[in-house]
Amino acid sequence: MPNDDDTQPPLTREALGLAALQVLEREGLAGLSMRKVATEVGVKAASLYWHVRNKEELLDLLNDAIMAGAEAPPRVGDWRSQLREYCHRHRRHLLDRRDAAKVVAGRLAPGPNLLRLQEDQLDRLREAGFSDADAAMVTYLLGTYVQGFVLQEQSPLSASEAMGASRREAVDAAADQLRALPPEEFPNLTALAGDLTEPDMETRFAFGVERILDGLAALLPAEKR
Amino acid sequence: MPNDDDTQPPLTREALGLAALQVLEREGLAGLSMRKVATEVGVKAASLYWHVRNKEELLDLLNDAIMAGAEAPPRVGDWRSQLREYCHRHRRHLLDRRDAAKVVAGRLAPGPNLLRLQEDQLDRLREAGFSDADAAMVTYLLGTYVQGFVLQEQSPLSASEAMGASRREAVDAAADQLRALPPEEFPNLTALAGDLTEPDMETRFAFGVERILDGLAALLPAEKR
DNA sequence: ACCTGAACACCGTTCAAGT
DNA sequence: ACCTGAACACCGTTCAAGT
Repeated sequence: MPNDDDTQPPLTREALGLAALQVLEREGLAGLSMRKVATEVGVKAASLYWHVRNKEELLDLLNDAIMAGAEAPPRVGDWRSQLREYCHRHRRHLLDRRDAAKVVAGRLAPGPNLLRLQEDQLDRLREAGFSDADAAMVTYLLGTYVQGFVLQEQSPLSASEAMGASRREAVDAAADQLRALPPEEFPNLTALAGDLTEPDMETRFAFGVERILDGLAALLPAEKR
Repeated sequence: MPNDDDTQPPLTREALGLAALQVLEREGLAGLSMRKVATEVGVKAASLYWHVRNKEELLDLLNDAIMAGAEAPPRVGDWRSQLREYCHRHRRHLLDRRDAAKVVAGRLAPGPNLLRLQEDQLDRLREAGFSDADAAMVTYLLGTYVQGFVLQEQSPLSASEAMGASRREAVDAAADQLRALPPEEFPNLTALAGDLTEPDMETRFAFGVERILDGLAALLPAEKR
């Protein structure tokens, strides 16, 4: 569909990112082609190469478009609860956008929208008493964890889930597969099949966040924990 | 090159995974096509569909082939040092195989080679005193962290690094970009530009591992930490 | 049981040519 | 300054046909 307005807004790089985001939402990352993004902005594929060196660069624009609208949590409570909220919001934000983690996780270069958040997070970390060096490492650690986690979360659990099966069915199937392993060779996997498959993603995510926060607390002098 | 031996070994699914791994090593994930894997095993592309439903399923085989040869650390020292070694080895293993994290990180279904490692890790976690539920969550957390981290590590830091620039140059460029931000709007990013860009990946990885291990220790009764 | 040729509907990218 | 048509060298996948 050549974009349904009559007047074309000027074709900025930012508009390209937005168009890519719409195609992503509609077709997923596998369906995101230069040709489709071009059609989305009412232009032919070859024209995109005037604005962008190649598809990689378009994905950089998409990367930033994905992070648009991400909001930092309110500045209330101790550093621990603020950081916790940060992680949960970041997860939610990615989770709400189809294939977002697949796009974002392979891209170190942060766009303006992510920079805004990092600036704010660094500020809170320093205020909480983390050293400059630690604060820098912490933002990297949290970003890596959230992106890595959602990347898993947004991938189909298995081939069976990729084709219509519900998450519940896929999880049960996974548990059965573990229980079917030879118990002499895999005593722990068979015994813990339930523990390994039951917890939902929300619980798993929170578990990781709390462990990391506990670990971070140990970096602070006792009275600031 | 139709594989250079005269006698074709029978074309098992495992052989397919191995062939895919060789193509991956040579051409990277972007260059891994059904046609090339087919040639690698001395067959035409269409023939692969006899052994495999689609490319997705071939990537599952590749996923397992990548994890082949991964070794658990020796069973010496306390749980902390054993788990630390686990993480560092897992990172090394992925890092040594081109684009390995990109393949592995989107695939929850573990192949036999990963199952072997998880079985062993669960055993050590339970022995260390973690509850069954915690042990299960911990293997998931550590796996997610390592995969997420290496995924970043194996991606080019920026477009400039993708084209020939060395890591050192790319890092310096990133630092300069941060320092060039308006300091009123980004006081922390500009001030911490050095701290954010200087640490090498080894250091960053270890930082995360140590924080997580500290966090895990808090799950254990005091005398087992 | 396993492989092939040929075809289909796509890709990303380049480039001369248009306005 | 920006866009296009046409082409190139690829893709994944299907399917009738071969052995």
